[in-house]
Amino acid sequence: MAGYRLETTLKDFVRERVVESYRSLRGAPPTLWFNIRLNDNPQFGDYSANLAMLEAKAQGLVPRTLAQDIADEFVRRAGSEGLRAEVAGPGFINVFLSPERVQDSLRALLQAGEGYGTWELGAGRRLQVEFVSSNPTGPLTVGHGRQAVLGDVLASLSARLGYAVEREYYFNDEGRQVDLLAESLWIRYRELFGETREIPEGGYQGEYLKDIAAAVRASVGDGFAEFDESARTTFRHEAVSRISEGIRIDLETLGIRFDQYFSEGTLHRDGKVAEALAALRRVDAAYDKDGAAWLRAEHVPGGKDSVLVRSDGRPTYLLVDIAYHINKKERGFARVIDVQGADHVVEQACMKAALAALGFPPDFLGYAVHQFVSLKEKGETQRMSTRAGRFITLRDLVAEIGPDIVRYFMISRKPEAHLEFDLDLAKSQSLDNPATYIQYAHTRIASLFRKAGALGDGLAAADLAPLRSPDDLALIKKLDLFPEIVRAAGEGFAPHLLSEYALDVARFFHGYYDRNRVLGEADDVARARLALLRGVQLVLGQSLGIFGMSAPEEM
RNA sequence: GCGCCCGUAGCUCAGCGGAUCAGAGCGUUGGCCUCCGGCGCCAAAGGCCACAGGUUCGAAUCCUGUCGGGCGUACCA
Repeated sequence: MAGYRLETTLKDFVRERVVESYRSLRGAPPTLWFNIRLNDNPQFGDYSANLAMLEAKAQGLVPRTLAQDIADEFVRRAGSEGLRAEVAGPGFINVFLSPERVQDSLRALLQAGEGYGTWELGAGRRLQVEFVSSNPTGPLTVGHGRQAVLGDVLASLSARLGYAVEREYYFNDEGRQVDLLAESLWIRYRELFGETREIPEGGYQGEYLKDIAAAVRASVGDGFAEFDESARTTFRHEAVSRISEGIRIDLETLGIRFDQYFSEGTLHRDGKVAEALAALRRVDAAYDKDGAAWLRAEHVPGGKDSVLVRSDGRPTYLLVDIAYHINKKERGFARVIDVQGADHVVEQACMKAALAALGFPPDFLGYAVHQFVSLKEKGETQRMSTRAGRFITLRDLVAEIGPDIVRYFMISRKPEAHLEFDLDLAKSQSLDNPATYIQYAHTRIASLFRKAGALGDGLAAADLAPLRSPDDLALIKKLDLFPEIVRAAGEGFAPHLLSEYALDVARFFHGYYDRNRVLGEADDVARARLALLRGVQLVLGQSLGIFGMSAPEEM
């Protein structure tokens, strides 16, 4: 699949021409990055550039004069192609494109097909997205759901940028937490025999262990009267494997599949943890104090010297995690994205400090950090707490409103903002629901094509000349934004940019479709409009695909 | 106390490498069905962009401070 080339988007076409004009005028390229904006208001042309105002300030020139000079040069060079430029306001260069040039963008889109909005920035290098990574101690909550969808969508976006992407789930299947889990499960098991015991400090209180206990009894029988070594081993295995399987199913129902489940235990068994510490000591990033080994991270913003090995000799989570990241590098990943909750920011700074000390490239590891989720129902907001047993499982939520809607809501807010999940809106099947609204636009177009029959074939070669109304051209210019939105969403870990965009395209489509008749018009007009709507369908379909939502032909 | 994130329309939120953006969805009010799926469209009302200073010809956007909310600040993971 050929990558869609940057130069063919209209905005970049305009940028290039403006830069050329500036260079020819000033004898040097612009010194600053400037904005090209797509205008809603046709009075200001199709696109506006703020180049003159920025450069004038930097170089002590008069903005409007510089803008006029650039605009004149622009017209001199490109006027024969039907391009115009005007100066307005404090020094904007407003560019007007010919309908033919705008139509070119649609033609390129149709020819690129599903390759529209793909890039080759990653050049096929391997990129890993690690997410969820919840330890198998309980069911996934709605909070995990946000991370799951965010990670999955970032993986899809990274693939669009040209990386060879792998999704990985990191989990701990041994150690103290798992022992506590095993013991908690065993206590629930003993309750089935009428015994009453206290769940230990730091143990797991959740109801879900009662259900598992019953299943375990059916499978291992009635032995294990004491929590001895044999019981520990058995219950540890039962707890981890049953809960892991539950998690896997939960993710599956959301349409998420991992390429790799990575066990923390292997790092210990293979001596990788000790190696990591040795490596840190070699570069003087670790030191000893109070009988423990510490990481130097005070110099990093938000960082803090932290314990790597406790005074009793056990490594901390941080050291193991550092070993894990060394392992990622050794496995050949060029880049790694870790999706994490906002409660991990200090650890993230420490990790960055450690990897920097070990000589990793600064862009090797990127953190996609997200805030938490609260649920709103019937106007009331509830905060969830796993500890207090007050949470809604991801499974229940998906069962109630379906994976598509859950996915849309989870990525429609910027990750670093708190997400208030509006259950009533999510449950609504009608136009109120933005997810449904976008899918419906796709469906309407699919329906139109069913009706159009052969008229809708071979549209990549259609004559687009009839598309010259402001309505036609505005829609094409919106579709033209898709590649850059994909790029910004992927590079900035910001899927919400794409969901906003898709909603905007869907909204514009519905209005356009109301104002413009397609079938029944003269064949050349109908063909041209079908071509345009094919473009809309493609962009919406690709967007929904990136979100992991279905793009239905019928609803 | 310190660190990070967030304060924009009644509600949920975009915009934040400055100007030609005060925006969307929901909610409210009022219109549009001999018409390709009305699960649609159009319009109105509604905001001192938390507050106070500063930088700038120009600030929702950058800087400083204050006030609110969240999360951290473990030899937990």
